[in-house]
Amino acid sequence: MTRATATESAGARTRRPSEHVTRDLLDAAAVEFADHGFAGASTRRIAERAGAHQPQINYHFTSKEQLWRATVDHLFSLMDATLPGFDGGPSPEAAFEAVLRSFMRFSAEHPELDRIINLEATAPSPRLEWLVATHLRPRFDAVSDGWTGLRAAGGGADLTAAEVWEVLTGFGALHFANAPMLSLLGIHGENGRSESDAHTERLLAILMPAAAGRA
Amino acid sequence: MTRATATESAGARTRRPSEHVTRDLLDAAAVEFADHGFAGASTRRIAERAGAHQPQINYHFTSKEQLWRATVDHLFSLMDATLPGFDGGPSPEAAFEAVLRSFMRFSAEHPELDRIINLEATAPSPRLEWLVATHLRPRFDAVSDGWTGLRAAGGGADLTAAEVWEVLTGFGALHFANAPMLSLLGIHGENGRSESDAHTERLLAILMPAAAGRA
DNA sequence: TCTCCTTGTTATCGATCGATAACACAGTAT
DNA sequence: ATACTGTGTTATCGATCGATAACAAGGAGA
Repeated sequence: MTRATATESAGARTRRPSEHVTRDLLDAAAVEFADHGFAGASTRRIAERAGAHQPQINYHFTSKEQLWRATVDHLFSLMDATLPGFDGGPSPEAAFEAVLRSFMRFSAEHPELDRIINLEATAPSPRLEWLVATHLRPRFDAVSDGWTGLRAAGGGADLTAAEVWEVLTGFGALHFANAPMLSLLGIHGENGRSESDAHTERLLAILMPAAAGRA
Repeated sequence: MTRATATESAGARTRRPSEHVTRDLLDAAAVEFADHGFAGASTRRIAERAGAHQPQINYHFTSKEQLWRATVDHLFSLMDATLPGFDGGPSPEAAFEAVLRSFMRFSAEHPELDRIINLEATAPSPRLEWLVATHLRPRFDAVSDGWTGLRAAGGGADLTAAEVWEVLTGFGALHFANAPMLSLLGIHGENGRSESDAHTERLLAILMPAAAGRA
């Protein structure tokens, strides 16, 4: 078999640390789950992409389902590492704006997370319940609190917190998650920083007209 | 096996017309493809839901792939049967507004179409290319023409046609497509007409502030 | 009634799936 | 050097997949 990074013909005398294997499997799983959904993704393809063998998935993650949850956990932890809180900054408006910009940057760099979420969002399932209860619910509540605080301070467009959430995910993040389709339509061009920033400005123009184009 | 509508214990002496079978298969396929995606959908479950046998799918549609395309064609034809054109009505603004309201009503009644589209949108595939070239491209062009005409007449929000498309699909239709997830978040309540109309008003408030709450 | 075409029904094929057993090997401690 | 533990590797299991062959049955026209 072909291992991703190990020395090829020499026979790979040394062994990768376990955490490297699990990390490579998580990265590979993110792409495969994002591309084909849970049912459509194949553990053999995931292992191949990670330069590992298929049974190693069960060894390190016990099951395909657990691998999926670990993948979602991993992607959310990556996001949390870059997202500021809603309570920082000189004003509630500046704090909310900072979160928005940071969220959009992450969504552009890691479209796999929003893809995985949207692929699960259309049908009830234990996975969807876990996803909402574990990750989406607390983040939705945080956005709601941040938005109501912002609105109380006189900032933000005339939208409810739920509508802000839907604009954020449906207009903001979906722009990157659905890039393959939007690209075929000629909407989404190259994946550079300018493309990402331009869409972020349009999102801000809808949610926070006063803040658009300020950064 | 259990047939959907035929008389049960009597043994179904009569045979369903062929077009009824294909129609039932299309309706069943729409739900299954929308719930599990192309790869995750099973022809056996589709047949069972339609009260038919699995080989009948290949008989009437030759392959799973052709069934998928026929399902998309069918859903789009249902939509076209209710959508007015962009050139009717007393003004370009009234025409665009009528299209928006009609589109939202269809998306609420047939969330399967937007679900199928979104499930294909995240990864390149021959199906996605066919979907864009056959159905999305002409509709996107029509929306673009309608919007630029509306903007030229001084109506509509300060958004490009591409952004209008993304708001329409990502904020408007996705509200119904992702209803299972939004319901778990407490955003999407019952599926009644009032829920649909309320969201339509919020969409109009974003795209056409002057027209919001007018109908 | 007999014929013929369409469609329903059953059985089954090869491929692929996730999971596990059995074994080989690497690395460390003794 | 030996033993032990953790991990890679191979082989394979039962289940399910889409597709097809073979046959039965319905239904219209003669």
